[in-house]
Amino acid sequence: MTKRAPAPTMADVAARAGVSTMTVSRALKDGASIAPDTRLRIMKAVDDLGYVLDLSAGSLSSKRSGFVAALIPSINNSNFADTARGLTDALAGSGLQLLLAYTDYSMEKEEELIGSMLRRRPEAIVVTGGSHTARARKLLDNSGIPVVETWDLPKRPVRHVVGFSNAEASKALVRYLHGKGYRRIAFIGGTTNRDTRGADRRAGYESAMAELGLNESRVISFGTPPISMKQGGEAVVRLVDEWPEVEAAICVSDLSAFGAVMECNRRKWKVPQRIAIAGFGDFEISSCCHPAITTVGVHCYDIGNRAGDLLLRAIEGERAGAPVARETIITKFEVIARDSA
Amino acid sequence: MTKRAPAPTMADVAARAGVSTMTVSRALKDGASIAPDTRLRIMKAVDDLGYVLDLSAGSLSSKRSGFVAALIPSINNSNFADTARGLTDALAGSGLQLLLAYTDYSMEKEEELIGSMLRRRPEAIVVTGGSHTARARKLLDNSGIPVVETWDLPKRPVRHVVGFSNAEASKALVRYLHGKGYRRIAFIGGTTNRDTRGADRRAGYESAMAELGLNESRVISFGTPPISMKQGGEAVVRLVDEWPEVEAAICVSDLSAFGAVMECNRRKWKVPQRIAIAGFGDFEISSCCHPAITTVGVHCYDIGNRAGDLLLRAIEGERAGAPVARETIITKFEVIARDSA
DNA sequence: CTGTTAGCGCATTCAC
DNA sequence: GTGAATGCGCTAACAG
Repeated sequence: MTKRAPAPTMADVAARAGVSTMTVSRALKDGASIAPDTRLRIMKAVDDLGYVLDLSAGSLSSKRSGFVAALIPSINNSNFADTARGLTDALAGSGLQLLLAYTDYSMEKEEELIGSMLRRRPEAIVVTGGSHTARARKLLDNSGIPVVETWDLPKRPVRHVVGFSNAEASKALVRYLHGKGYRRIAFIGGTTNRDTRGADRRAGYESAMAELGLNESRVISFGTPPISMKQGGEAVVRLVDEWPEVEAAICVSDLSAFGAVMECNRRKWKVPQRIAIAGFGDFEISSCCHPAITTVGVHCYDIGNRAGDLLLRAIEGERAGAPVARETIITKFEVIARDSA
Repeated sequence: MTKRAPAPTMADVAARAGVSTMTVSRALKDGASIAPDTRLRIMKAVDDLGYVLDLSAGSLSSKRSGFVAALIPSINNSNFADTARGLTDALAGSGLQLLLAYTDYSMEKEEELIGSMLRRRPEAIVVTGGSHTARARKLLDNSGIPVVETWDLPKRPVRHVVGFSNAEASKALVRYLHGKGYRRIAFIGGTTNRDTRGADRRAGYESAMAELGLNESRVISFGTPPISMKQGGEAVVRLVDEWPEVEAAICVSDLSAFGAVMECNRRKWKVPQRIAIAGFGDFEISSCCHPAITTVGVHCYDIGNRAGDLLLRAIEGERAGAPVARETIITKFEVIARDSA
């Protein structure tokens, strides 16, 4: 079994091209001034040797890792996937790599991931939500890099924020349903507060109900968040079973709303006549579903994209010795009226 | 504006604990033998200083980056998200970080990403599919690290493979529909071969049709792959318009199948009576939808998970100087009979 | 169980 | 436009 030759280094390229490593280093980035023929010789050597630049060595020396860390609750949720896409797009061309991980909606896992991410010396970090363990919070506070919290409006932000109030968005939806004449409005969500944004939406529902004088709130808690399509379907059945008088249901997300609508279709419960259903998030599924689902549009891609822009500016600021001020970007949401309510 | 103090290094911790950096280094990994009280002193120093290990420096020295690179076509497709999840889970506990990026179904972008990933010196790389640009192929061949191609059965694999034949899976579906009595079967997919797995599925459809003596194949090409739910809906309308005699339609993915089913519902075309619809991928949406969608189940999570296991073994093998042999793991698929066909 | 020495592969900084 | 010296922060390999 032949031992593989060690990968060529910059020194190998330099030797082959008859220049110093410094010249190779310069030739390999864009802005440098190199004699055209020198560069050509170097590029040929690079090609001959199959040389690939080693960024980890470079970043040790330059003290710039070229990483941005991002934590999202789940990679399987298209809302967060959109945010990740927005972030990636914002970072494209900046030379920054996204280091993505998912917390599985667990604050403990988030803490652990923040720790392991920080060991890679990211130049900025994006987290979802404003709830963190004490240690996670401390890690973020002490990280010395720009921190952006997203998808929420934390009362006491770590630093920068790009998000919206989930409670307000939920309230807007209750008011919308109220305006359409619905009074006996229920809320379908998960059994725990693990999904803090889900919990906020529920809280928003309850406070809106109270404000409207609709005092008997009906909450079905079903399954560990995030609740699935299937669980949404099961929940709506339980809802109608428990409170047959119910007129409308707000689901914690479009996924569960979809499950609920489909289960109603299956049981020939007319939506919205028998029961109106609304979701949250404006997933593609909601516009495409029949009946199309009334929901709250939140600008997932924008959240990621604007977080990316903000963090680019922040990194730039740090580097220039002029840190940007604490910033909170509030993204819009809107009730999207469709057929299910 | 105060200049932030530079982050503490291992030397700072060592000084504070009255030991050498080597001892600190040992205390910070698990398997090392350290006097319990020394370790305690070190941990206290770490805590006092808020020290965070710098892995990039470590990996330069140890020549182990702790990265595994993975490229998927899209982060917004739950099939690939599942694969990424399977990979992450397989890697959990190994100390390896997933470096995830998406190619947007473009071979050019894949090439570019392979290049930039390789600069981070990953210890293995996972790509989706077996079609790569010549340069990408060369980069993979010369990378010197384990390569796993997934979601496909390349004719000439780079090295390891975890996947299945999309064409065969598609053929199985055609045969299933044929067995149910359908003869005028159409295929709905994207307009280009950008999505190579989609193209394979179409090819499988055509060859199965020919084998069954159903010579007039009906193919609706609609939209740039990956085609959306909405486009699936539009395509089915065009299909019925063009070939009113059509009895069944196979959609390139469950997403488009779902769109098609919903559009049929909207138009009161009974599924499967007026037209049967089948998808591909077994997304959650298909089981939950009404009518539930007949599809081909492919084991997305498993693909990622087994690719992860394989690559862990391969990395281990390389390290031990005993590279594992070229391996091809064929994952299962199965037609899942539901109501839409 | 702990310390010493010697780099890892590059980019910074200063020369010229 | 190019080169030499130096060190980033850590760990491998040895020694004790």
